Amino acid sequence: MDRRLPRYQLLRDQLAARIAALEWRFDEPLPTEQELAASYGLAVGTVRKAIDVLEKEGALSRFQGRGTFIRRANFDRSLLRFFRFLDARGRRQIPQGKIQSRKTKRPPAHVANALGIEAGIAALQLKRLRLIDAKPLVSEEIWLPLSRFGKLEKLPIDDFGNLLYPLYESLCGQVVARASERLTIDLANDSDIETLKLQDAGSVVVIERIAYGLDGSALEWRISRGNPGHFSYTVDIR
Amino acid sequence: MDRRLPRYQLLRDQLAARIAALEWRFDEPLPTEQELAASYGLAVGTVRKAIDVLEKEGALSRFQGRGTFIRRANFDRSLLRFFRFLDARGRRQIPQGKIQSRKTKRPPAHVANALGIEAGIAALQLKRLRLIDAKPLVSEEIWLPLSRFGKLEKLPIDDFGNLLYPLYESLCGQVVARASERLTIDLANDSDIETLKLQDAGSVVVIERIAYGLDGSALEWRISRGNPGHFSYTVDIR
DNA sequence: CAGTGGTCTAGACCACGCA
DNA sequence: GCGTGGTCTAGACCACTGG
Repeated sequence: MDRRLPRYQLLRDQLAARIAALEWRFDEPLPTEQELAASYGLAVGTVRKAIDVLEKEGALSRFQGRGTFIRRANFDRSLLRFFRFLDARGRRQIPQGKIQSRKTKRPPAHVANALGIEAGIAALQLKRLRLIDAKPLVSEEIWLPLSRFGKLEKLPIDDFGNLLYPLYESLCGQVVARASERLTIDLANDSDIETLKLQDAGSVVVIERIAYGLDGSALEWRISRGNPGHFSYTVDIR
Repeated sequence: MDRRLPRYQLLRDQLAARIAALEWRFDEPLPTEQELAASYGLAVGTVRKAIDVLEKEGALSRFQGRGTFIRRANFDRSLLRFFRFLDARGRRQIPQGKIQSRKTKRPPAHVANALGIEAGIAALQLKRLRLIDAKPLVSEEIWLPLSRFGKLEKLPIDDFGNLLYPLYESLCGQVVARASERLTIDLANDSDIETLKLQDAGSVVVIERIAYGLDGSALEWRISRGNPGHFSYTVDIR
């Protein structure tokens, strides 16, 4: 099986394994292309092709003159790109995040399954409201495995801040590398209308997200229900 | 502008221009990488890089042993990927398309603008319903410039078939190469409720699309209003 | 079988970041 | 000035397609 694959693919796999093993921090460069070529016994061009693949996959970023680095995903905006988060002056901004409840309890079966934890094991549940200019836009329900995020059980609610993923990293050492989202439309229920201050009994946008770490394991399950009036999404297709 | 651009980029631009000029059909291969290298006075590796770019941009497809070809976009499913089009047996299928009206008249200003035609010039307007298992899912309003699509004015309504883009190509010689879509949510109006047979006075999914030809000019403007119950969209992000 | 694109090498020089 | 990644060359051989 391995023998048939091109060498740059084999190198890609080996580098991907070393990346998943957290061999390099975000701020330290990988070995030089020359060094990699020498240590793996390959030509530089072959090493470059392997790095090309990893760069296209989003795992690495290259900077001419500086080096090649683990890619730091910037989810600050990208994960909320389904909504127009414009403030009163029409500028894009990070919405305020307000934790509304924190509980330790058993997740529903489909959540436990998505997180890859055994049914019946407790997990951490957060409910959170996101606001722009003090107006609620999205309500979120978040589930986290206690094995990785136990420290969040005791953190004062006011210390959570507006962005969770930097907190996951600084407090729990968990880095979100990628995520998968599924978008649907649902009828607004009474809770939605009250929480999101919806005018009419219309619909809400529902986004179910699973976030994965550098090693590919599921870190977080999240469902968001948002005001459809602020929803806007653009795609180019070919 | 072309100050010291890399040669593979210059070659990419030249090839892109030749592609836009329809120099090659879908079924005939481009010149060999060797031939291109010789005729442009470049190394094969440089030519490969230029073709890599065009392939990643979706303009070309390479086939080992056969050659490099103009990419034939397959919009049959991709342009309706926002909806779950499952029939009674749970299988994916192309929805039925039913032309409901065809008129020649002046388009609204924003449509004329998007199509790049002068205000006040008439265009072709189609209204079309798309159904699965005879149940309406999406209603569409389509605008086409007469300069390119004049032949559609006289085509019998029953001859339009379920897919428009193959018709654009076979009848009018217009090939859709890419498109841009903007997705929003709107409250359902009376027309939506009647046309789409919606149960409640909820919302509809609105998709505004501009489709472009191989030469980059806008070919079609389209707005679709769909049943949100069948809406589902999945994205991977990093 | 001949011809295509795919992989790989071993160099060279260029553009950029940083000290 | 030095080291990084970026571009480019001129070959070689491999894997696949088609007649």
